[in-house]
Amino acid sequence: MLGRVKLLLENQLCFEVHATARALDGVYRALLRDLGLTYPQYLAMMVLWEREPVTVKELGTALRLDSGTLSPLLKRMEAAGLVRRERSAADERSVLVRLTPAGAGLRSRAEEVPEKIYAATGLGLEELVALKATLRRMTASLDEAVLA
Amino acid sequence: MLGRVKLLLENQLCFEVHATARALDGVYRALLRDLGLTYPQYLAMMVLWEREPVTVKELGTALRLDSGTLSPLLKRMEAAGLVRRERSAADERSVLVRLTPAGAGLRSRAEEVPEKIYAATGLGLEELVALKATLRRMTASLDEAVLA
DNA sequence: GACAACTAAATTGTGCACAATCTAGTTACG
DNA sequence: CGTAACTAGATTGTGCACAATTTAGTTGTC
Repeated sequence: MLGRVKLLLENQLCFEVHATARALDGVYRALLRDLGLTYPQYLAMMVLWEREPVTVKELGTALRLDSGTLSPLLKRMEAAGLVRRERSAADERSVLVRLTPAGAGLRSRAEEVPEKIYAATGLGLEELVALKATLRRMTASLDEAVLA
Repeated sequence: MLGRVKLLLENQLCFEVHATARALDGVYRALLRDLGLTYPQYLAMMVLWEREPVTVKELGTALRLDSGTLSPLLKRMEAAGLVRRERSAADERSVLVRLTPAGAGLRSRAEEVPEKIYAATGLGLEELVALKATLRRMTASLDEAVLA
């Protein structure tokens, strides 16, 4: 029956999403090793290379991560000399994250990463656009479902 | 230029894949709480409900996880009374994982999960099929890339 | 039969990810 | 004002995920 077909497909999809996420992680891991960055750290750096300073809250919104993940992550990045953190003078609850010169300098070395990732996916531009759109729609739907 | 367009799209895709994976995780987390299972544990149970016993190695192949992840995961599941583990008599290097009656009994309660997930994705059947195919192709390409 | 090469799990150490809780600072309302 | 409600981060505890190493068992070759 149709029901059973649906369920099998759903299961395979979920395996597939996780397999893809881990495969992507593996490629990033290999590419970022030389830079001394993990994939989540690289994502954080991409936000910082774009605009700076950002609060932990803003970073969390951009990356969909909470302080329980970001606090230790940023501490490791601070220990590595990539960023520094300071309380906002305007609102002492907030912590502003800034790049150090070393962190800013890493940008040029990281510039080749996206193209390599793009090549590794083996997808064409239109496929990438379509995939992104589908995932975005699905994510929005999943977010809605988890609230209800 | 085209190059820059590619890079932006690649970046957005990577954020998107991670956002999707976490959103999916969130829905599973909510659905599986009553069953006392995490999402990875649920995936392991799905394999076991299908065929049993399986070795840790076979489970790792099916789930794309290594013993460093599976050993503690299976210990927690054993502590929860869902599975038991025993050395294979035929090959003493292997550990066979079997369901306990409690673990087997959980299946009926878990049967409604896939349909709820399917509904939560908000995707139609054809979309799901297409998405799965794209992800599978991309994952294979990524796996290939990480070796080179 | 002995020894090298291989395989399966487990272990150790590092780094996410999130729930729950805590502290400190801010805002709103009476 | 002054206190209640809210917000930002940090902390604690649990559970993946993987690299690297270790231990135990198996297989292949001479």
